[in-house]
Amino acid sequence: MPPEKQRRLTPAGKRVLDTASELFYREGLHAIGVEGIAQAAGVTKKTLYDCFGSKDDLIAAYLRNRDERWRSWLTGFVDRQGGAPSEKLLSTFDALAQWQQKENARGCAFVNALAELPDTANPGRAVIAEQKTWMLEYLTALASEASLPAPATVARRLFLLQEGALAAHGTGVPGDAMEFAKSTAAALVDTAHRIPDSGEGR
Amino acid sequence: MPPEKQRRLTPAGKRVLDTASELFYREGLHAIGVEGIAQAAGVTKKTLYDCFGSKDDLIAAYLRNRDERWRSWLTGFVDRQGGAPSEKLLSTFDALAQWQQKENARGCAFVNALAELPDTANPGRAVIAEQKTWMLEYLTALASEASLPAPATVARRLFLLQEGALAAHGTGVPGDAMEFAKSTAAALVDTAHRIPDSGEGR
DNA sequence: GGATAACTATACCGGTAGGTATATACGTTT
DNA sequence: AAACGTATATACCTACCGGTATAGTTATCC
Repeated sequence: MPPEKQRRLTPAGKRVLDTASELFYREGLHAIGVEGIAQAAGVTKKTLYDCFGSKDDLIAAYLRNRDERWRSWLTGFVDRQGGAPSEKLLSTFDALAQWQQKENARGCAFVNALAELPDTANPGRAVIAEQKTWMLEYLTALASEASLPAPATVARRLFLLQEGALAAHGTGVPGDAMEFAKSTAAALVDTAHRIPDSGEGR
Repeated sequence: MPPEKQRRLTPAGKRVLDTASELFYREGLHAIGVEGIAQAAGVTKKTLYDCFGSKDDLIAAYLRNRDERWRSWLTGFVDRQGGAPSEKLLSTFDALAQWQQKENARGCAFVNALAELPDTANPGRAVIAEQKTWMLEYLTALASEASLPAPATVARRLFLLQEGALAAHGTGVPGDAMEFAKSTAAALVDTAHRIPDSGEGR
């Protein structure tokens, strides 16, 4: 399947989405206004509203777009690295570290968005839940391929560790959160063979 | 030392701080305005500004206040539980779970605040850094008391795990993040005895 | 009884928020 | 040649933002 995932966006619409993605992540959802986004994208507010309808919908589109980029980056990275299934499980930590390095290191965009979207009815909330669910499932699938005795348990452990590493990388405490998370993950995978098999997994 | 930590606040000032604490955490820093806080506290805007000077300073006061409440809750909980040092290390996870249960379960207030305070010069940023640093040091001290071969390593591992559990509890994925984090911590402490001692720790 | 501190009430400031209206221009497509 | 989609420019709406100013009230302390 070619990367033809674009949601049929006009050139101006794409510019708005790209600009919004950067500004929302860097400045925060409430801190930047639609006027500022339109201006930075070289587009009038009218065009922005024609393409996205409302700010909340633009926020949801931003989260969806970021999730897509993250998924393709992550799966591409893991496939490129190759190696044994258990090594793939660990290389997700390298993918995360490099992703944060090329981005603005402000932690998890979805956790940050959640902090600004207390209303469960907000369209962005569903995207956030989807992103986290997908990530956990992806780790579970990798853990299954590695034929560990309790794949779902290992996956959840590594998932928690990644969430923590992302948050810690944002706050800067401890300074080496990313590398450190990987070594912890390695320790967890190593001891995973001793987890009693409770018949869980997929 | 008696709990005489109050920063000499007038009754109206205390009401403002309590109200702001709840609203900032529940709604978000930018989502609620000073007018709304003053109104909810039954106070005029003048009084609020006489007591706190600016919204940014009120935010910093909120974070400081919450950090103080958290520290005394955590240390009190751990001391009350008692047990062997390694059991104390694990009971921090119970403290965290119960803390989130009695609060509004919106994840870590400091991580959430960070998401809305991109400016490193904001007075709140220093409070966030302090909170995370203190927490890591507290875990390191407990790990030292447990005479584990590499206390700083175990502490950082558990720290990452707690950060992750907090974030995951906020997003709701996985559903049982809190209990699950504790069992993972138990596994980490259990294998900690096999960590090669690199002469670190305190 | 006079000063001081803690407070209320109200009105105001410039700026910006999200969102809408109207009218115009440029290409394609048909 | 007409119609449509994409975009522009500009002006406007109501509502609220953080913050300030002025004046008056209440209670306590010395």
